Amino acid sequence: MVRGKIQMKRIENATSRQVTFSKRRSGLLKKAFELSILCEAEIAAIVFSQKGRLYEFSSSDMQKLTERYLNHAKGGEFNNIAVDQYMQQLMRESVSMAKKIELLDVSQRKLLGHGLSLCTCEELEEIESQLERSLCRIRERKAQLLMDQIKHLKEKERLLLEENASLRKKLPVAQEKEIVLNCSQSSQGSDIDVETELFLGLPQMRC
Amino acid sequence: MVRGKIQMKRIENATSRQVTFSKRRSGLLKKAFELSILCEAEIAAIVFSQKGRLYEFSSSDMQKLTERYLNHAKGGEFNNIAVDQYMQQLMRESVSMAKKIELLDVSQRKLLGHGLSLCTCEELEEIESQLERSLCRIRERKAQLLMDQIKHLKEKERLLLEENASLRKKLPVAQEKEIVLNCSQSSQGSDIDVETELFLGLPQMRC
DNA sequence: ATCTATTCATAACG
DNA sequence: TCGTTATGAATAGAT
Repeated sequence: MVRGKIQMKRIENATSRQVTFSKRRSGLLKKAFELSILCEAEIAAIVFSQKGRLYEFSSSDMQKLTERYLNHAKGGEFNNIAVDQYMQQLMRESVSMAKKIELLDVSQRKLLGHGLSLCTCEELEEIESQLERSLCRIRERKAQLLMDQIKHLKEKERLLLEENASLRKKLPVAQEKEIVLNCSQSSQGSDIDVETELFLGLPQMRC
Repeated sequence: MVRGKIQMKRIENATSRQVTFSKRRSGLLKKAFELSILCEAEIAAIVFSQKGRLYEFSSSDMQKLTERYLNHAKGGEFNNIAVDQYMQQLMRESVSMAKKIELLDVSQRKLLGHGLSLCTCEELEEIESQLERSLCRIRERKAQLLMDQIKHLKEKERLLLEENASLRKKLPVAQEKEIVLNCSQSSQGSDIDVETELFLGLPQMRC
């Protein structure tokens, strides 16, 4: 097959399919336009690309044309029905969401300890135990976070100590004594906080 | 103008307009068909002749296609502007309610102690103190309810005692002694539980 | 996007 | 409506 003729089946190559789509689409819409002019026909052409983009031509109002088509093809006015159904759907969803919000709001208020005046004693007990369970979870999680933090800090400490040790080894012997002294001084401010000072007075006053 | 090219305007000669309509119409529908096959596009073409006859092509269900078209084009033009605005209003409300539900859901989950893994330590503290406040309120309310119940029972008791007293007065003197005995026996099971028995052993074991 | 070689569509006519 | 044919239009493939 030389340049020109192609088989009438889906073009497999995505790029050439896209190119062909673009060319033939404009050709189609142009033909539709020409036909509507030359022969005074009413024409609608609707094209959705694979990706869902819309291209259209209509010789007059598209709505009117599709309505006319549907009237011609069937008995009734499908458009209005479709819009109506869509709207009713929206309204149903609206109502159900409003209900859901109401429920969530009430239960939220109860969990926050408001609006309890209508609760029975049993309900109160139920909420109480739920809150206790929640507190447990919260505290567990908090403890977990703190433990993680501690673990992280300890790891950091270990690394720093190792680094210090290796640095100290690399130093000339002459300076070693001085450095060791500095090191032990600086460690007083760190989280290895050992009591090393003498202090007179009440413990609270010390800081 | 030799054979071929024509001006792009209404063909005045009715016969040749009819001929051209017939030819070009089939050409248009064919092109629509080819485009739908080659590029997997969804295409609808509707042609009304001057005399009102309908010719059409659609790559799939025409109703679905026109519906899709109407949904797609809903950015602008519904016949009924009021309906359109109302629908848009509904949709806005829908979106905002959905957001509200989302927020409530998240906060609810946190209050129930779920989905905590994304909370910072500060957030956890915040929730914890909120839960503690809630528990306080719940317990206050529970205490209140219990107190009310107790008050109510005491009142009932008082009324019954009064009634008993007045009934006793109305009785003939002959039966009085017996009745008084019955009365004092039955009162042993009531909530005025006075120590009247001798008991040997540890207090806890008594019941 | 722009350029051709080809195929396709169709105007005019029978 | 159908067939034929000369011609212009559309477009596949390449750049």
